[in-house]
Amino acid sequence: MDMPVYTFEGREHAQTESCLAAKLMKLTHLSSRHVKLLARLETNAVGLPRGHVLLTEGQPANELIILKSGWVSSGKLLKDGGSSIAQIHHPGDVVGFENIAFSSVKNTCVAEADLIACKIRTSDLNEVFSESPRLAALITALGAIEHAIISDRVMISRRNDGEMRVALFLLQTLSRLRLMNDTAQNGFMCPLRQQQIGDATGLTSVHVSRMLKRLEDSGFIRRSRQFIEITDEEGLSQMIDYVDRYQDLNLSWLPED
Amino acid sequence: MDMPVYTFEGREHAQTESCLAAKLMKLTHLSSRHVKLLARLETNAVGLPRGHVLLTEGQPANELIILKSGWVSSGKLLKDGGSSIAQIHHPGDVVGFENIAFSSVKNTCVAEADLIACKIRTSDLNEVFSESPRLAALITALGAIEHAIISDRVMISRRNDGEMRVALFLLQTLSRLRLMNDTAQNGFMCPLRQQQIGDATGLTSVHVSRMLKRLEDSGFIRRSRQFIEITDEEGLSQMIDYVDRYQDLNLSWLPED
DNA sequence: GTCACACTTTAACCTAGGTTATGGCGGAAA
DNA sequence: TTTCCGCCATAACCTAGGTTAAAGTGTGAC
Repeated sequence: MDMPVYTFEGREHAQTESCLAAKLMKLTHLSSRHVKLLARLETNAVGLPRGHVLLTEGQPANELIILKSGWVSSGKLLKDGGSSIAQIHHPGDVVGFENIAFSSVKNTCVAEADLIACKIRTSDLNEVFSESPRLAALITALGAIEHAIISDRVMISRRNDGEMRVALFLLQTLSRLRLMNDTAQNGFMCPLRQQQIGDATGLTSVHVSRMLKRLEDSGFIRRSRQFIEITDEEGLSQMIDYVDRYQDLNLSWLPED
Repeated sequence: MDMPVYTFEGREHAQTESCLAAKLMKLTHLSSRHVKLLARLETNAVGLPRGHVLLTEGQPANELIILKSGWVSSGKLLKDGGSSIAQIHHPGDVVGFENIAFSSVKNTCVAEADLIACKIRTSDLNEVFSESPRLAALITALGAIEHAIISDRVMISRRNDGEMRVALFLLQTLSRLRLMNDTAQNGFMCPLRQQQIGDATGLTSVHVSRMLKRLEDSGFIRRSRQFIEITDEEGLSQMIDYVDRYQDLNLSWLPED
């Protein structure tokens, strides 16, 4: 509420007309008409500081947010004071997309790092759906990918196994960041505190600390400051039977238009 | 593989031209043209016995299944012999929908009760998307609802509290079944064994037994044979802050066509 | 009817992870 | 430079839930 909201005026992002289009183009071919349709959604980018609440559970759901840079958590504030994170959003994601079906916001979304984002009205999606079956189908497919990712999370949380949960968190994060960031990186700056990683994995911050140490001691990862490097991605993936959902896609069935 | 597959010839379901249409019409208005479009998907209904594997993880993903009656689990067989269930499907659901984005099947889907279902090709969805923006948007919205439901599950699995997990399982199941079954029922026949409920909640069958007993002793539920009656839905909902995601929908933004 | 089998309940025991607390470290502000 | 404060690490202890096993209970086949 009292958080400073400063209008974005950075120059370096100006040429990236649409971050969403950029992401979708990683998945399939889009015509310039498609890109224009999407670009219309992303005007009025604003910068917001870490801690800013973008969407509050229960509020009327009339806007979505396209994230251009930074990380956003989507989850719930619990009555015991803690919180629980359903999902972390990265650049190119449509934050609050699940709300399109609802009249009120389902998850509170918080900036976990300084970020740049565009608010759009839910109704703006209308145009996209009406004017392009291909984009409509593609957005649906994107939802399916998200579904697969979150269901992997559900299944790994089966038994109490913190090491696996943290490992999955790291690998999923790496996969998502790689999608938009071609540089074959094997690590990332993680703006999340261990408390947040805990909220996202269903563990306490204390146990996250234990598990990260264990993963480091086993040679799977290395840490320095906020940077987490996955040094044995192969081994880590094997440990939890991880599959990168952004591989193995098949979008050939998308209608043309 | 060697499971008997008998062609469906029941008469009582014949008039229900499309189970998916029936479900979607619970959510919003559809024209007869829409219904016809959807009905085309549901020909060749077959009956399948409990235990039948409808989709196997890793297989080429070229078909979806519209469930007309019965329950289907969607999950993984783990190498330790156990299994983990991401989601349970009920009549009207599109089983394997998440696969539309992928070239291979992501979750193994198993009949948890004798059922009636229609297999359709992924490519058949093409037509629907191309011919009706409204249906395209509606199907996307349905995906969003599923997303909200599964993310509730993720968040409740946060800390170790089996009672809440089982409570959520029961309430979510009730909500879903109610959608298609107007009779304001407060219970359901549950074809799942406690083992499966455990696979779906991340608990052992032993602990599911303990939790069900605890819920019964507390007066929240009553059980007889396979029937589970929720006797204090209000109280149970309050305990876990449950919100029925099928309420509070807003689909007014859907494009007409 | 009774046998077999598959599921549930219960109990005893053990371990992963939660809880609480304390100390260390590093960056931002003065 | 020093102080403060938020974050991380570590340890001691405790509880929820896993494990194993054995004893009910119901159901379907013969």
